[in-house]
Amino acid sequence: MDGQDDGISRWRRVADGIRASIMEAGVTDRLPPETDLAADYGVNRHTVRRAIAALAAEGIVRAERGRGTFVNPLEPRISYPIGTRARFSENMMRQSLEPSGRLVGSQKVSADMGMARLLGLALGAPLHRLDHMAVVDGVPLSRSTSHFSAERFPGIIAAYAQEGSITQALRRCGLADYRRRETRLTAERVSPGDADALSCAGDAIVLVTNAVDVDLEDRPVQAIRTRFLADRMELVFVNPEGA
Amino acid sequence: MDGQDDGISRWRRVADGIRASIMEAGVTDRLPPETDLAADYGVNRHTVRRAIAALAAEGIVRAERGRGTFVNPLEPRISYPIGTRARFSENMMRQSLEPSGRLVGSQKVSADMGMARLLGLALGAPLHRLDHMAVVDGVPLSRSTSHFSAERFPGIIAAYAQEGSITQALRRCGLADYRRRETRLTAERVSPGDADALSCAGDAIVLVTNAVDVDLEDRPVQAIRTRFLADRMELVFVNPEGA
DNA sequence: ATTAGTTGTCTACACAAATAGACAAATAGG
DNA sequence: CCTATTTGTCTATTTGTGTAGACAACTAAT
Repeated sequence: MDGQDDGISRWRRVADGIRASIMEAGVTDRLPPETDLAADYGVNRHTVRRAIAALAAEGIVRAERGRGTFVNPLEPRISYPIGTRARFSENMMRQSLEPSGRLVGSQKVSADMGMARLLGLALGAPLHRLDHMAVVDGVPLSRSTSHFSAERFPGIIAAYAQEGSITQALRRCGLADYRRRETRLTAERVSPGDADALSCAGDAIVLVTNAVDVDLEDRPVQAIRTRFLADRMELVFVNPEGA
Repeated sequence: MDGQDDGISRWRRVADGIRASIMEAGVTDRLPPETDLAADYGVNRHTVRRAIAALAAEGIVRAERGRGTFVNPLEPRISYPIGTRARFSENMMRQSLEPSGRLVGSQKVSADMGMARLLGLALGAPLHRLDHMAVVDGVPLSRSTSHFSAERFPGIIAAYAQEGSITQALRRCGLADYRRRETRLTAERVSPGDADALSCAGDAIVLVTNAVDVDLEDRPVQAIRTRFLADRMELVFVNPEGA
């Protein structure tokens, strides 16, 4: 197709480029005319048109015949604080957003080496695997997979299904409070299954957090892997004032 | 091309899928035969072959005629702690890695609204913009763009060019110590310019951190936006034991 | 040596992507 | 009203992607 053949069509690259200039460089009101964009990106005008059509379908721009192509006012990313207290519901409500958790699936599994180490259990220990999903104001934000000791939290699945919140479900299982010990962060392309559940594009990007929550005696409670849609989220880590 | 037309070719999606099964599901030694993969992904064998060729070019797998296709031993992601002390060089050396910073470019600019707010300066205040790049053991890891007050740190560009470290450059400008106040995190596709500088694929994913460093009197020192290559990095946030 | 299973290479064809050019339709400014 | 600019639509052509089938080359086990 071009010099570099990375399997991404030209119009998609142009669309990504224009999107980037809108997001980063902050192109606010109007895009350059199609002929100019075509010259900039070194492609045919029709290719630019297709790119713009894709962006219009995303709701990012709007083309008006005879006038030009304009950038729609974009909604800011939702902020999600990571730190000691990682409580989805509370954090969302603080931003006057309506959170809701949804059970997607559950399974009884046994601990492999990684899980056993993370949760401080024996190899092969029985676990509850809980797949859930976070929706804010009707918009899917993230998919998570939690692992709990089945011996310590036998009723966790049912409790979550009713409460729609990990914090509340753990409280019903007798755990008053917990804190986050560690969060590891990276980013990937969304998996096909997650793309389906989150109703996003198949090539969307997710922020992946692998974390461990512990009780007040520092015993592991859950290992949780969450995939946040990067274009709808922003993770924030704030250091305390006088540290 | 397929049901959903997102401008990503089929072999690229298959390649991404196989890469994901290697990374996540942990397919260690051998891939299923091409005919099986073709059936799994619902594509022709030739399409799978092209996907495998791309993965082979990335160095992830290696095909051997008559035997099969095998997964190459993969190097683990480099861990980068985010927290109060965000010092690239020190953090890398703690993992016995050889860090080095490189000046990519610099510019005198004036503060727009966002920068003025972040740095606590007046609108239009003179700034030094410093574009740099972090390389560890010869592998490019990240690109950063820093903004400093030109009045407070007039010699920062030259100092960085010589030292190759922000911490050292600030010390030469009379700042003994600083800390990170806030880190905001998201993820995007790499920009064409960064892809070129980091010598990575054009469709790679970067972890983006927007952060503000402050001196010991909590006055802003630099606003820094860093793009980490997600497949070479992992950001880690650890909470202190007794918090 | 034979056989089954696997990757490598070739040809051919259908279809999508990208280019090229021309012109219509709407807008804005003099 | 006229003109320049800009988006929308049409046709045609070339190049790339994916599918299909066949066969060669190599490996490992029987």
